[in-house]
Amino acid sequence: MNVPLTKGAVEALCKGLDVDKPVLQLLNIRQISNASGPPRFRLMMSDGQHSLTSCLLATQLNYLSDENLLVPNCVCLLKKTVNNTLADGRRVVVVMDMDILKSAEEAGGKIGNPTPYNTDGSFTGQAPMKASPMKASPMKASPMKASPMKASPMKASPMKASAIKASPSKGLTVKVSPMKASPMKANSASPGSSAKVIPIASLNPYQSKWTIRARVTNKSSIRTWSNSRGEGKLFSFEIVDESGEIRITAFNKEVDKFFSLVEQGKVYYISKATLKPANKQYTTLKNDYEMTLHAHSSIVPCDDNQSIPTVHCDFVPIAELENRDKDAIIDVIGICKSAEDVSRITTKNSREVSKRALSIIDQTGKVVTVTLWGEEAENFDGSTQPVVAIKGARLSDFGGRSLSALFSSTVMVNPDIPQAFRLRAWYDREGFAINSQSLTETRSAGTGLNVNWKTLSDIKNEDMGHGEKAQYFSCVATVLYIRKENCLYQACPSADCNKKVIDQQNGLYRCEKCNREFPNFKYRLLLSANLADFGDNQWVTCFQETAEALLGHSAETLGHLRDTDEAAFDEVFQKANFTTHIFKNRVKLETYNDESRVKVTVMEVQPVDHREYSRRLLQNIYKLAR
DNA sequence: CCCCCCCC
Repeated sequence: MNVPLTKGAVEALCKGLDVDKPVLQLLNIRQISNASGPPRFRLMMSDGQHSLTSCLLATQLNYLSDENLLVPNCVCLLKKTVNNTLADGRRVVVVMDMDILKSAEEAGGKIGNPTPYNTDGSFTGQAPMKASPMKASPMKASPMKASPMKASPMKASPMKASAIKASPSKGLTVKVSPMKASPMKANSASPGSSAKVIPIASLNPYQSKWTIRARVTNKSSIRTWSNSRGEGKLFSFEIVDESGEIRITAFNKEVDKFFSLVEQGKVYYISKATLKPANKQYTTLKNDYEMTLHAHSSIVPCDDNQSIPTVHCDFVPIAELENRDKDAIIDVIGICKSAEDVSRITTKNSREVSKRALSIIDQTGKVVTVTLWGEEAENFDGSTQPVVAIKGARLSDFGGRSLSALFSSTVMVNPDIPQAFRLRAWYDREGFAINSQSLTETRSAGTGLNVNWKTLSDIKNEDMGHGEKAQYFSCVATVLYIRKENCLYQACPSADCNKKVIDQQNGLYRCEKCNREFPNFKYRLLLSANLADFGDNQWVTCFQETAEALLGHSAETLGHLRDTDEAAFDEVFQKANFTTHIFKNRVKLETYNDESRVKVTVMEVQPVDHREYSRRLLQNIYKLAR
């Protein structure tokens, strides 16, 4: 395929005219020396007639170079460019998005014999881009403080934005207000400034006259610090426009000036802030830079804001969290099935903090625990089972998989987005009744979340307990029969020994395990009970505590009754028949004398919560209906 | 100029 270059495109770009997706050939690419921040690449592009040297690659496209795709002679489709004017008036074309139409090999060499196009002397002296390192940049003459152009070339660092671009998330991508392909109105002036409104994605430290228009998506509270370098206060906020996002921090006087002005969710014109490389260690925003406000910075509310997206989320289905790496920062949305009460914990650094764990479920039928912290934990109300969306939660491997909100996370309750409405409809129609499974294992029996509900017939149908490890499940079942024969035994009276003792018939009881004789023993229970639900019945074993719970008496009392009042003893068993409980059980295949059978041991007996029981019934009806 | 992101 022969792709013609777009003749005249270089001239048009140099004049700041709009050129619709020109096809240009890359003649040369080189890294600009800069002291810090992500590497910047300068491109020499050709339309076959002229070459364009004042051309920069937006950092989110650096991966093209990192992956050796952007090499001299390749033919490129410039899908989006932004014309920036530097502080001293020179023009730079920033390539925001591009496709490589032909590799260098396919192009087979330089097309035509292009000559440099000179208008205002942009980048003069740099036109012949040779391989020798460029120590002094002409931009050094620029008065901008924020462009540290020192002669220490940086290695390309892995960049989040490009990684995401290179391998698109399989998540449900939500673009709340669709990001239109239309470029921003290049010349719409902000109040009190003649600077152009430019997209956040095109911001870089090499230009100072700009205005952005963006929505505040996450605003912190005011924090103070005190360290060896001094003390002060600060707050930060994150803003988004249709091109990208960036964090802005205000210190001290700027806190006083801007804290109350800046409101979550509102749109502002922002100009005259300082751009500096973002420390990737501390941020997950998809921007290589961040902003600091200073005395002359301007933040002006903007009312005409329809085109500015409110959130920018790539929701990962909960079931897919299993496949994501620990510590991944992800966006998630789900129905809050249940929420713990808020509690106070003390951290390793002996700080007190509030926390609250939520269980959220989505259409994948999987549940995951999300922990909220601080005020967010204190103020959360899960009683109405709201939709909870979190942008930037961190995936942890605690209990298998769980999530934690960070300072940088945005927690949205019942957000006004289509995803939330779909989830709500799904949950109210069917999701509430499904036999969901949690990715987070919790130790506590808890409140009926995360419970592996089964019916008794599931034990056989699913071959439960046949694996290496025991399985645990809960069921609602009714006691049909309890064997009273051999349900009590005389056990070693030592605190932690429950070994059956041998009656020496001399008033002493011998424990083989402790290798001691005692003048007394304690009674312990070991019950066999037959439980039934609507589908099956099952013999189970109850040890001490669960047996006491089932029979409603202590082992000691029962031992005494058996020895003194057999009728009363029998009555205890009669009364336990046909009582209904929630049983939490352990199931494991055990082998005796080459004969295998599934052994079910009751770990906990709990009263039936009728609401929970109704929910269980609905689940089973739902399951049968499928 | 901050950068704490926690607990089981």
